Amino acid sequence: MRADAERSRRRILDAACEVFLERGPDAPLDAVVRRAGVGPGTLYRRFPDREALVRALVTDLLGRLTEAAEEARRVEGDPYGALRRFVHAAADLRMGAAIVVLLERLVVDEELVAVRRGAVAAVEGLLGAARDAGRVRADVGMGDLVLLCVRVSRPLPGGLAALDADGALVHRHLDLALAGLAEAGGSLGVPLGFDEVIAAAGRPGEPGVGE
Amino acid sequence: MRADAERSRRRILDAACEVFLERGPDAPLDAVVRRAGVGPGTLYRRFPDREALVRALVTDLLGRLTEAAEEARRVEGDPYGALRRFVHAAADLRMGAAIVVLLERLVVDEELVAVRRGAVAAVEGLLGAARDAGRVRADVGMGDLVLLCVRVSRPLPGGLAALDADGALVHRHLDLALAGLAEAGGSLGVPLGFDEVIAAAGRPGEPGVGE
DNA sequence: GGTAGGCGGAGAGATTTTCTCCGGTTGGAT
DNA sequence: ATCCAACCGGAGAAAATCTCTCCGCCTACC
Repeated sequence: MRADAERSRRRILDAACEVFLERGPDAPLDAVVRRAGVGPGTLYRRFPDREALVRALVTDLLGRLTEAAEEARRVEGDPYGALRRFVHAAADLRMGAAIVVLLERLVVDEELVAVRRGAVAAVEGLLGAARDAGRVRADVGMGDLVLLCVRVSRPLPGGLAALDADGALVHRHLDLALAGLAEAGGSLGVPLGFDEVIAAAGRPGEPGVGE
Repeated sequence: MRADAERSRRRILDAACEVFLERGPDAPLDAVVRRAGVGPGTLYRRFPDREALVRALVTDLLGRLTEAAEEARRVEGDPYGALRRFVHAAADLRMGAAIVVLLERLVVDEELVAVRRGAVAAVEGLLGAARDAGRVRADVGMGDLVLLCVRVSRPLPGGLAALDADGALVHRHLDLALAGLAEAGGSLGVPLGFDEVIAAAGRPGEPGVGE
């Protein structure tokens, strides 16, 4: 693949990530084109339709996410520190986008399930270790962690996004949320699992390929 | 005003709130019409254009928000309890919508500034009291509180919204975030003020009427 | 310096959105 | 009970937006 083609591909994926995050999975591809600063021909040549673009984006993000989780575990000795490092990295990677777009607009095939399973396992490892070390309350599940990340790291709506041009605010509020994970101020009851999140995000009537 | 007219008005405002929250302030008014279950004529007769609808919605929400803050203070003796009760009530009222739509699509006139000032003062009272009682960490400002509420109480994107059909999840995660407000896990530095939020949300080049 | 592959943009056609007008219906005063 | 002013929903025209193709120029690599 030629260098300029690779560069375009990267710019399109990054732009698509932002746009889908801000305007939902039905956002006009025109908006992606504009944000990426490429011509429409360039997008449609590489990604024949919306599905192809979404699939490429999701695969890319899940891969980087898994990598981030593994690196966090490797770099930080302390389980809670590892979780914290990962959550911040996930925000930088726009983890939210993966989830937003992941299941609603996509037929989940075997390849995607495998990639997703890898990511979930890596993150579950981090969360489990932090919980075992007593640094995360027991009534918080993977579902809570993921949804909290989605909620806190989504771009703020409209003009408020300008407040967080450099991402500092997201990290600030992630730390606030993480502090909430540590300290119980009353019980939450049963932790929210990840399976329920998957089930809710899936297209109606679709089994999700072997789950 | 006739009873059926009032009923329609209420349904339109409620629908608009949901739709703007889910799809941003540029969401098609058609979508509002459909969700409200009224005809297009009904919407356009009462609200000549988008601006009129947004203005009515914001005014309505800010009023109810102020009321909720005052009631929380009245009902709960404990300052932290009052703050907590208010935050949950604000989520039910879709406080996020007020902020989302508030300043970007709206010329802020004197009336709106007055209503907004009332709301801000009421909430500031709650937050200040909780902080004075030592129940909220000192490095959390009004801006943090508001943005955290916006973030956590926004509807989840796409199909994930189904997870929270009854609103229980929002309340769960609000409690998680509130726990983070209480317990410092490392300093955040300077609290985020509300003025900065207002400034960011305002339309570019618009003074904001006397602020 | 040649060339295969990539690039951006103009624009046709389809879809969506806005907003008006009108015939039928309903709430509420008498 | 009756009347009528006010309100309602929907069909549809006009405008805006979105999708996607084709083509002439450019540029990365050999």
